Amino acid sequence: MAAVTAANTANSPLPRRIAHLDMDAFYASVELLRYPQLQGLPVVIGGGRRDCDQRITTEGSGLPLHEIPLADFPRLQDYTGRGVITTATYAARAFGVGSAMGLMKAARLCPQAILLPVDFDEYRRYSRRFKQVITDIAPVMEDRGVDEVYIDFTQVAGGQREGGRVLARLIQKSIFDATGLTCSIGVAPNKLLAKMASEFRKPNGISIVHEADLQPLIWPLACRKINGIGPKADARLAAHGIHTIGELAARPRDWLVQHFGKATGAWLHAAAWGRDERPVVTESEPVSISRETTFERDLHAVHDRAELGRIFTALCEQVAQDLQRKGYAGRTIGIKLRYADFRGATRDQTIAQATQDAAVLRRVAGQCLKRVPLQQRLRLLGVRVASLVPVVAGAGAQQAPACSTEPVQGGMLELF
DNA sequence: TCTGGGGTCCTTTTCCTT
DNA sequence: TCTGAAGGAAAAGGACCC
Repeated sequence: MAAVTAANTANSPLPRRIAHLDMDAFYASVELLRYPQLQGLPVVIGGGRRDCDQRITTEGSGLPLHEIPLADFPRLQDYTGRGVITTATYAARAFGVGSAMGLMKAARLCPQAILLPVDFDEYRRYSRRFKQVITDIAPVMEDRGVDEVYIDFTQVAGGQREGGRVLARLIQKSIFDATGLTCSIGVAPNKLLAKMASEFRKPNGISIVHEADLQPLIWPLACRKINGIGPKADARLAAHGIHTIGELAARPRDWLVQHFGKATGAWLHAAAWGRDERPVVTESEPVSISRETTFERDLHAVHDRAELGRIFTALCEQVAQDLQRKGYAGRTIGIKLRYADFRGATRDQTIAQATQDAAVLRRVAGQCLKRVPLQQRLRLLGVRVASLVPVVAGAGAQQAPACSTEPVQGGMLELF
């Protein structure tokens, strides 16, 4: 998201106190509120496709959700098809089942686990509720996804008391009273340290970090704990014998720049020394809007042309609807695909006038598709629109005139 | 029987213009 | 007219995050 406004407290006479709040096992906790009878049982949430798309329903039985008998819940062992686990309860994790694991593998490890479909609408409802609670207390809040936020405590009444602990406690209690959900909060001089601090005590914990805590609390941690260092960067650092943040801090800035590039090297050095001036950004505009789907089985551009065409058209229509609903049009239209062997490719093309029209997206995305090798079977196809501009409601998006008469359906044959 | 979907941001490459 | 350098925009890929 591109920042449009920022609450900058750099010139404040008060010391900066930034909180990072992370909801505890968010999806699983929301599901357990709905189905308290699953408390303590191995439950995985995931799939999101076909077999497990059917939400447990009370239709027919007339029972309230919390009285649905355990025998009526689908089990992992009954699942067939593709999909991964989005999250798992602690009881399920005890079997070695975890996020991002394939459902088939998970079924072998814990066949009796209950499988629930992902219900993003419900999680978003809870997300709005807990964020409303926060902004009622501390208005400078940055949205970092469905279950995470940064909050600038600096100017909030009580935000400086006990380094932020008093306000953190108030927010934690208010969220629990309003939603029944717990969260963990870290408060520190900046976002980088606050994010790490929120991991210290989970679940339902509060951690306060000051600048003086850098050496004893932060430096012993693995580099991977820095938000932005993933598996690749971690491996590169390890190759140089750098495993902890302290070891990273010990390397001269110039050495890091020399080995990791100007921007990354400087950032690594600053991060290791706990320096981060990024403001808490309260509003932002999307950079891109996309839709993608993994097929039930791998599809071939020639043999499965009709099916692929239907999916492709549907993706363009979904993106167009998303654009219209959110009030954006875009100039850069692209496709993404993943081959059966999991290699990927992207192509995009920028057009003269921003559009939110499905037929235009379909035509330009189709041209992108022509530029990519299609001998191998595909497992995923996606459509993306970037270079977004806001569209005033009612004004209508600018559309390429040449395409407005082109039917959305039926153009597939020429694509392959 | 591995490996989702929706994003952001950064780096490198390529292409076009001056 | 040709060539090369420089710079910017677009394209492609990849890392990372939730």
